[in-house]
Amino acid sequence: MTLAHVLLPQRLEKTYTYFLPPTLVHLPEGSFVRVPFGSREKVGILWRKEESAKEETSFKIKEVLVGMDVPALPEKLRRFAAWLAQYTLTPVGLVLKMVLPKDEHLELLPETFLWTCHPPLKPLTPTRQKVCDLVARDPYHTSAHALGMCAGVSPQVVSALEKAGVLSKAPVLDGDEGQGEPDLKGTPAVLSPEQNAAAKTLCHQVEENAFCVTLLDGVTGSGKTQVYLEAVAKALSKGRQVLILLPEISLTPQGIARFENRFGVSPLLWHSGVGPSAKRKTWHRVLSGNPCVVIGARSALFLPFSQLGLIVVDEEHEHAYKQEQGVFYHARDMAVVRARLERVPLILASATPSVETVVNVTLGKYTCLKLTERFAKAVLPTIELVDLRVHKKTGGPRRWICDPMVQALTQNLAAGAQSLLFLNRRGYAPLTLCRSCGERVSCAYCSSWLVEHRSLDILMCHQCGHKQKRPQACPSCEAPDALVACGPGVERLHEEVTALFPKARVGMIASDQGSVQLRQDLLSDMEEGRLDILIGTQMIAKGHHFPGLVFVGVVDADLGLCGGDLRACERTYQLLHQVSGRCGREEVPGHVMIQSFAPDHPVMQALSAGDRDAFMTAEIDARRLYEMPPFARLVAFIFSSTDEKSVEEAARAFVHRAPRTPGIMLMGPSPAPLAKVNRRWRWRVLAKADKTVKIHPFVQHCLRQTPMPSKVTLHVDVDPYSFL
DNA sequence: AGCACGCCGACT
DNA sequence: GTCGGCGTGCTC
Repeated sequence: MTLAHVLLPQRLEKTYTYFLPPTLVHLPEGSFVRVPFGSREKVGILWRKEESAKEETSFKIKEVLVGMDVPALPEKLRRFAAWLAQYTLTPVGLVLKMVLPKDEHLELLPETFLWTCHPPLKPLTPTRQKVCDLVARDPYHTSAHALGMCAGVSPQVVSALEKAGVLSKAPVLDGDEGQGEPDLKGTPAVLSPEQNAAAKTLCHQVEENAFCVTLLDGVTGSGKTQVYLEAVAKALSKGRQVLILLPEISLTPQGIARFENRFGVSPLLWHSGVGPSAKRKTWHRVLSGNPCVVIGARSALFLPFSQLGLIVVDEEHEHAYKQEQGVFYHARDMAVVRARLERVPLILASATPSVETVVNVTLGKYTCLKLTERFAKAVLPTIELVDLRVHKKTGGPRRWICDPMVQALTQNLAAGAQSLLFLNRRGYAPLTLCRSCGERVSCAYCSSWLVEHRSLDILMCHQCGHKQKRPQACPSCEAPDALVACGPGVERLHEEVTALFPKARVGMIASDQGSVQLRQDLLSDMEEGRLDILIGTQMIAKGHHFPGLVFVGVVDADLGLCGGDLRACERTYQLLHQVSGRCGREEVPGHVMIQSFAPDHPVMQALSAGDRDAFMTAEIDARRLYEMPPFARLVAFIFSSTDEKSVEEAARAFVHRAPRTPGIMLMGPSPAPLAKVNRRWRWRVLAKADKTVKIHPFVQHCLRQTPMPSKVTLHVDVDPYSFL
């Protein structure tokens, strides 16, 4: 009897065992199967087959119902899912859920396939030739069976041809062909000698087709994208698939145009904004092995590529790659794992690489390619620090831009050049305070302040999204008209700038302002010189190329430094460096002004001196000294419950029962810095392990021996990035 | 995820 | 007395 161990895309730790009926024994592992589960039927993956004489089990074994007409999940992908599950301490079934499209989409299989005939290695037999001739005349057929019928041969011939790699099929849906065959004779970019050398190395790696990780470390504006697109072209020319990960998809029409110019086709996009039918199409295409390029957010890492040839992680240092709900994983790190399992090269691109990546370069695990010149003779901007302790006073009350910055803006406007003001804070004011009793208006469901959004005339919680009207009287002391807005957000900054420069064309961008289209229009306006001043949050810090931008003002450089996060300095440096890099990308040299209350801080000093390497070295030394990642491994345990008391008890019990293990240190329990979010109280415990100690067995042991009270949920975050 | 089983409040 | 709330636990 053949047993089928089937994995279901649900929160399940293990596979379920079924009998594989004689009609289905040929199904390979990885096949999609339909199985009875409880009172209903479910789609799952034949994870493992097992031959067994007879089986005595405590449960009754049901039979696999049918196999589905979907190609089996590649073995490498299954291994990736299993690896990720054990590393992140997530039920495998949950990981599988990220791999599979929605159940209902699976059932709607593509009706028609586009068949492609590849040059055969050896001469074809007459029967096989018939099939290839037919495909050449008419490439659209529903299934292998139908194709065989049309050609007057048995379906086995078609399958044999598929297996031999002579024939391949790609799903065609809704009559829309989507991404066609890439045209590699498109216009290759004109590269500088430095870019060219880097591109050559990357292309060589693609050619070798072995696992390796390369950091593409290029200053802002050095044309990293053009360089890695050459490697992408190389992979495509070999008939392979490419995955390009971006931290968040803010791909402008210009960005897509650049891609289309190079390859003659649009990339396949994969992110939360892509509709279900496009996703289904992409998912099937990728599984069918059709050469294509997917540009996606972190979830694209779970697509079932069957011919992967290259992975690119752009803006490698971005924290948006860390997912902190559902399955807790870091897409950059998991991309390394996937590339290793797929045995393909991986490119990490950044102008401000993460400490983790730089350490891996120094250890020789990753190689590094540097791009030191800005493209087309542009030079890096000068960076000037403004000490707010000195200049604040002259600004007067409720002024967020100090005199030197006002002067710089005035001059820049007079010169007809563009300016950008960066403030990483949405809304009008981060705090509403009662002048009478000192009450700070906070969220009913979270331990956080409500942020005023004046354009929407509301107070909003940035933790849970709760919105309420701005109260007339203080909610605490009921004093009327005593509430005042404290501190600036981009909206308020916009107010000040328009008051200061009434004639200037001023635009503002924040993730909560207007529609996607509106924001894209604003970006285009800026790119094409229809704006004088653009104000924005970190949405404008990355990736954009504003040819006419000469001045960048950082309104509050200290924002990211508070909070005691292990990576606060690194993140602040990266963010400010990235914004600075927006200006001076053409002939006119750029100028950056940074307002700070702590201009002596190493981050500010490093920025103004333009000494990234010294900053990185100091940061790495500090991490080593304090035995922090990447020189140690962290695992965070987050306890949460609507009941304040039971969370604390659970967290304390957990630490109390955890075994003392050499090389592993437990910190906490302590209430989370944001003690309550969405009506749930949170406590945290942090485990730190020496690199020499395996932390997973320890964590598993802890989890097994501490039964959670049902009211309390526990999240485990391996390699945490957020400490809130 | 569903869908069962199971123990406490407002209806005919 | 019953209907039904959704809390907890199982599905090969």
